[in-house]
Amino acid sequence: MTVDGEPTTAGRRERKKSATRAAIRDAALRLAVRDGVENVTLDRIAGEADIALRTFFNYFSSKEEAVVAGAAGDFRAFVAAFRARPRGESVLQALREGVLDVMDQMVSDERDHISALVSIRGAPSLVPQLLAALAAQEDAFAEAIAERVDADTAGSLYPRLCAATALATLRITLDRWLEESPPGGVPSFATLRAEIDRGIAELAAGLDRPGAPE
Amino acid sequence: MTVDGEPTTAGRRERKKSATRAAIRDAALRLAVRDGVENVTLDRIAGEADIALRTFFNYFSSKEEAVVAGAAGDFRAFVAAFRARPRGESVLQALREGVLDVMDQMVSDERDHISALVSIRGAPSLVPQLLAALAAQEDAFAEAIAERVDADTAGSLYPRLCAATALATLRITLDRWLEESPPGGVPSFATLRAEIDRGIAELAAGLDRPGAPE
DNA sequence: CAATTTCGTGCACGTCGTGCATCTATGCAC
DNA sequence: GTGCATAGATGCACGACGTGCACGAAATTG
Repeated sequence: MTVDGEPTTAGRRERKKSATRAAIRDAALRLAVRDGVENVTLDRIAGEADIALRTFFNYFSSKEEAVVAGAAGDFRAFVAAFRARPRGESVLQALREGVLDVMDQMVSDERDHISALVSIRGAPSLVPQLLAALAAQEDAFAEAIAERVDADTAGSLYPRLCAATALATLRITLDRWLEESPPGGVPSFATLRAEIDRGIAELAAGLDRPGAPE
Repeated sequence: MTVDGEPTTAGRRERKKSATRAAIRDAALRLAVRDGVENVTLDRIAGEADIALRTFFNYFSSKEEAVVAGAAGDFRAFVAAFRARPRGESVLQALREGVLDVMDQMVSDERDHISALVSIRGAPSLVPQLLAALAAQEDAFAEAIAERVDADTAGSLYPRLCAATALATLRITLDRWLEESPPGGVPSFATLRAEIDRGIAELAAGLDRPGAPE
């Protein structure tokens, strides 16, 4: 399976659909990076992807959804990677290793939509869509967590709570890393891994802290 | 201060603005509950609030933002309540008590926008806006957390991580509670408090769990 | 009361998003 | 290969959305 978690083999019809979807997604992201999300019209995206404007809505329901589609695929890929980890690993171990697996997939991927997203993250109209894309994976992630723990825990608050907090942790960690990235090339993935390890360690150790003495 | 965290005294101009904003917010929520978010036009909201359509955009930039404004105010109120807790309380203690404080404010508030939100939460166009409204408070919350812990911790990943995970926990807990609420009246707040306590306890104890043995 | 600022409003314009009808390419059965 | 059934692509029309601009009314200031 690809980094997007989508199968590559299928009938001609399915392959054409995938190609069209990818063309739209890439065109939207490219134009958004070049001109700013707010300054891109669906007309131009459709032109760039060589489809009719009307056809755009057969694939995405808004400009923002198309721009963010790449990241949404990464989120799905992460859940798949988590699922693929050995059953013996603890939840946070599998989380850590799953993230690293996806990162490895991405660095070996020619198409670099991460550095593209860097330059437009924080655009007001994208923030809600990115958050929604992340939240859309919470249920699937929670189910994957439930499969990994014992029956009692699986039925409790824990799976959803852990899914939500883990995704929030990844979001915060990524955000900090991107913030501290100089505008030039993306800095070392090593620092990102270190940050993720720290975040996960905090989750594992518990999040309470004493108040100030005075 | 009110539950929205806004001052009540000011010049006539400010008071009129607040009143208009509240009128729009309430009209939007009322119509959204009655007819469904997707079936309400800005025209009708403006009519219900007795303002010109053009004026709507002086206060909100979209229908969804207006509908969600009440909840966004609650989020702000929570951060304020957290800040107001005694400095000696630990982070998660203050979190717990702050939430309860806000709940107390809300039950003593005549205007019940919680049960209104119950009936329209999950509307596809609202989800991103609700998440964004919550995320918008993360920075303020993180700063409040940083003020409560020692200097070393304040400068670390911890404040933002804790803010994000705590808000995610509240979101999940509220969501579960609303899901299990029968369509009739909102069920006891006691069960909500218990759920919140459980969620916070998990955060405090650490979120790792062993994998399945086989 | 006069000057100034802020806010409400109408108008025009471009963009967004959808329902509907039609046309074309694909897949399938034979 | 031929013809049929279906899914996808496209054009069209329409209503809703969101913003810039200019003007007038109300509030504030002094």
